[in-house]
Amino acid sequence: MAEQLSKVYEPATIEKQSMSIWTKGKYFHPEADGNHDNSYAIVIPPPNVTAALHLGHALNNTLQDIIIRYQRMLGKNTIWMPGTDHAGIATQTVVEKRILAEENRRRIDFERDEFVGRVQAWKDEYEARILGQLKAMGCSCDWERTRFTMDEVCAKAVRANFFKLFKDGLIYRGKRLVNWDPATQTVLADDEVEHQEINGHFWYLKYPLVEKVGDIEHVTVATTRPETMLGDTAVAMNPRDSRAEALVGKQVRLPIVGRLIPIIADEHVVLPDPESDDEKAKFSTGFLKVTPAHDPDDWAIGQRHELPVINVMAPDGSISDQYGWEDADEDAEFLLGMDRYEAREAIVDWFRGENLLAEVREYVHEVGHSYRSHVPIEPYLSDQWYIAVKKPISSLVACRSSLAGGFIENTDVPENSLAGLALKPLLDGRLKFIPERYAKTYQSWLENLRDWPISRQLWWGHRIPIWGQIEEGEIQLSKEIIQLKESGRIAVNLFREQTYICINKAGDNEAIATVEKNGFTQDQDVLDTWFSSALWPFSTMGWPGETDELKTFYPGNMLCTAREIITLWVSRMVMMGQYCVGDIPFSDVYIHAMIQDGQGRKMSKSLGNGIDPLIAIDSHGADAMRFTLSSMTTETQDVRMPVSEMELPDGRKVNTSPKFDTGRNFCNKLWNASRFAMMNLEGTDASEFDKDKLRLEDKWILSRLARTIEHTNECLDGYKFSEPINNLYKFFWNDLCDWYLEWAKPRMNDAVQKSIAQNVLAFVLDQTLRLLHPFIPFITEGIFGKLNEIVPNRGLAGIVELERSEALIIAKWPGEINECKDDEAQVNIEHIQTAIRTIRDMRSKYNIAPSEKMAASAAVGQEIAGVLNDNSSLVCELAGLESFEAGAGIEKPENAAAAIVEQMQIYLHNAIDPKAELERLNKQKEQVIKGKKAVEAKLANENFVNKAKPEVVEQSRQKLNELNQQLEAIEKHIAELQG
RNA sequence: GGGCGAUUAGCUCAGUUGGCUAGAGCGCCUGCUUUACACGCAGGAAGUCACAGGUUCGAGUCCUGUAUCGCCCACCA
Repeated sequence: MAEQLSKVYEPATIEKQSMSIWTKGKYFHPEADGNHDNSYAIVIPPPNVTAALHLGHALNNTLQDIIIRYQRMLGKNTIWMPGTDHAGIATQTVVEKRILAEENRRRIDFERDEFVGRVQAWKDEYEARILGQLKAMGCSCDWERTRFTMDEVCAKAVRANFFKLFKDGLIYRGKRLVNWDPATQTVLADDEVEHQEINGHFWYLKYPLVEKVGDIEHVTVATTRPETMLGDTAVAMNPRDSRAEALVGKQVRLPIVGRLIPIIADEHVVLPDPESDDEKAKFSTGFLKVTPAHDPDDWAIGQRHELPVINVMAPDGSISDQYGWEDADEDAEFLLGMDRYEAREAIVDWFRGENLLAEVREYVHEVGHSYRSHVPIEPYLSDQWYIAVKKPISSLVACRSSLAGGFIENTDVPENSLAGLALKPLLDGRLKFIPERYAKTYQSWLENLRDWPISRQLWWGHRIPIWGQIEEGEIQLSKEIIQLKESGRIAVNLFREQTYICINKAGDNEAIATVEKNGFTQDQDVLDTWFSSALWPFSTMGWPGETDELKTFYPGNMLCTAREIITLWVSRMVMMGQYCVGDIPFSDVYIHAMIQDGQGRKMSKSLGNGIDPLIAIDSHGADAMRFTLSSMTTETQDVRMPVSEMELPDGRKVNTSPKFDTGRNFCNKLWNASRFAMMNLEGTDASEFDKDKLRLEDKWILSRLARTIEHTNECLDGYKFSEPINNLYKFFWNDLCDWYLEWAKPRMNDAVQKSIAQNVLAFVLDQTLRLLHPFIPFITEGIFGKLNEIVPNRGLAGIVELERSEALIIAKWPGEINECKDDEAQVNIEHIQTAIRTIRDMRSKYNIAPSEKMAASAAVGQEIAGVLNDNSSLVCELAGLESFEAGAGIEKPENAAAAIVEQMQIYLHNAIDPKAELERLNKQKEQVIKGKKAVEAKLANENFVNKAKPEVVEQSRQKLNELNQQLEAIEKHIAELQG
């Protein structure tokens, strides 16, 4: 006899066992066989190596694993490519923070290589933790192909792509205002700027006109940052302003500095209106000081009017004439070296002293602060590398007939630009978002796309492979440089009269040496993290090499991610996939919900409301976590998960969620029911199966299984997750356990019945395990292994043959079994269940002990009566009866309790409790009357009868008929009780 | 400012193309050592479907508006 399942379900044990089966079988690792038609590929959204995974990652990866396991069981050659992202600024920042806290050293206290080494060490630590977490969750990734966005394979792709872009003229050098943190002297990404409300001021500064215009001697500008006035290069006013005609084109003399600056007309300026609800209009004077070097809006105005750009600050935020301010004379000297806030006061004092301060007003406004140093950020001008996203790519026009070189309809996006390459597949339906609404995010972002700044002033990342000339002025390229260029090892471009060289291949030390010898030096910056992420679907597969992986698995099938990176990541992968490989990297983009805590707040470290997946695995088990996560995954954009503290057996107090209880309870039920089933399956002989001997309950459970298989397939094909798992839950628990298994118990002691019940049970259990496997892989694999030992041969001869499989993970996915669909059996079982429930209810109401065997009968139409009589044992077994009889002419016996349900009147013999009975019947009467009134009202409405679909009207008539009969029966019983 | 989502039982959520006396899990109440499971079994109570209009024979479901909560993007002299 085979050993049975252990008595107690222990997730940790089963997780270990199943994992070892999968590892030994190498089931996660597909061969790159060159056959793309039978492949199914997903690339993981590579988690940042900044920190361990949180519950959102657990959800994200559970969903991917469900799909990949489903596809694997369908027989596809599946790959799930794992890996991590170096996450430039985020990782560098956490490491800097840690080093500062632990060693009191700052980044600039290190040599670049040493510092990068420290970040690398952090990366190694967290990468290991992240991969460990993914494995613990059961993710069936191809670990042998694990990649990292900065490893050699990915770096090669980065360099190849960069060189291609550079050669195609899509990379250029441009000026840009960045978020500068003067305290740490680094650039911050937009999302690293925290907005804080500040009680500030509006200062109204009077700038004198060079020549009076009528009575007007001054124009007054309003500013919250007076210190930037040193860099003003214009005063702007709205052309619709009544004073514009007289003033535009005149000059003002900038106080302190003495610079003559023009008054220009620009629509951007808000017209003054003290009565307006618009804050800006209230405070506006109609005159706007324009400081292109220190304000993003002013920068834009400056661009439109070709204004000079004068930077008056040093990188530390102090006033300085060393960074682009050339006309600082002795009048301004007192400000040099002052901190920006000191300078602000000094300038305001100066204006006050000169009688040029018109007014000061209180003003509450939002100011961007560095999330790291918490000082206000400074918009700061710097040189950056950009990718031109709307520039037509000439090399593409020639080779793609579909790209005519025109614009995409209703946009200014050329079809053969990078933006166009990403937008086109969505518009022609090759790229699909699920849920569909997210396509809009993608589309509108691309339609309004601006050039992509790709350089970052960091040390952690892919160093930009561009060498720029050291000396100012035009230079002559040497012979050896020209040779390198002609051989394709370097590309050379000119930006603003400066020469820049891009070196094609990493490790081409000879080229580097030559270039550097000729007076070029490598750019200090690194690439935006998203540059390498954009290549992820093919860099991981060895592009630009023509690898078997690319041949087999590219283009891939689906991408599963969170909505906040649709723009930053998804669109750029499509863009670069098209540009580099010539095809979109995936056809389906599934966007899942964001997990919030019980109060609808984002889970975050600072709030302490996050849940570590490993903790959830400790507290409830990996399968339980996956069950709950998938059962929550509907198409809404947020889901809530109440968080509560719990003490683990080892004494740790941790955050977990009571919602995981559902998953754990289900796994426990699955374990115990399977254990019980298998205790009765010893000696099952498939050859004894005879489909003609199936009883009603067999036909019913097989029909329910057939429907469940069909439903599960439909759902998974449509990326629905909560629906199939919740339906499987109901099927297993409510149909199989609550009914079929209970009915099977006595059959297991019956020589004739045993074999048929065993075969059906073994088959249904087998199929259910397969259907559940993608969702809860560990426990199902474990039970399946045991089932293989106890019932090696399963299948229903003449209905379904089952191939044996050494492991569930590669077992064949259940195909549809249409011949098992049996509506009649389902309806008949429902009648039987109704009868049983009704009797149970009466027993409960009258406090009849479960052990007490009763007699019951039912008055019901001939057809149903036949079904009930043919299967009276089913009723007796689960309703605690010794006898049951149904028939059209059955009368209520003396002393019987009566219940009316649907078209049945059920009598529980010798159970009368007149008081309780009356109470119950009166209550039911109320309900029936209420229902009857509603239906009568409906049918009394001529419009309903005439306009509604005939079958709906007919349904209502039948309903009314049934209610009338019920009411009649109830009243009769009440009368008898009272009589 | 632009876009999107949510609002249904005490809590967390389902509710397909309009056809309901509106469902599930948890929690709550009443029983139960019934040949696996108390992480269980049987039964039960519990809802003005956010609000106001509209379309329709019929609205939780469709349309318009309002409110509240939340997310994304852009911006703030």
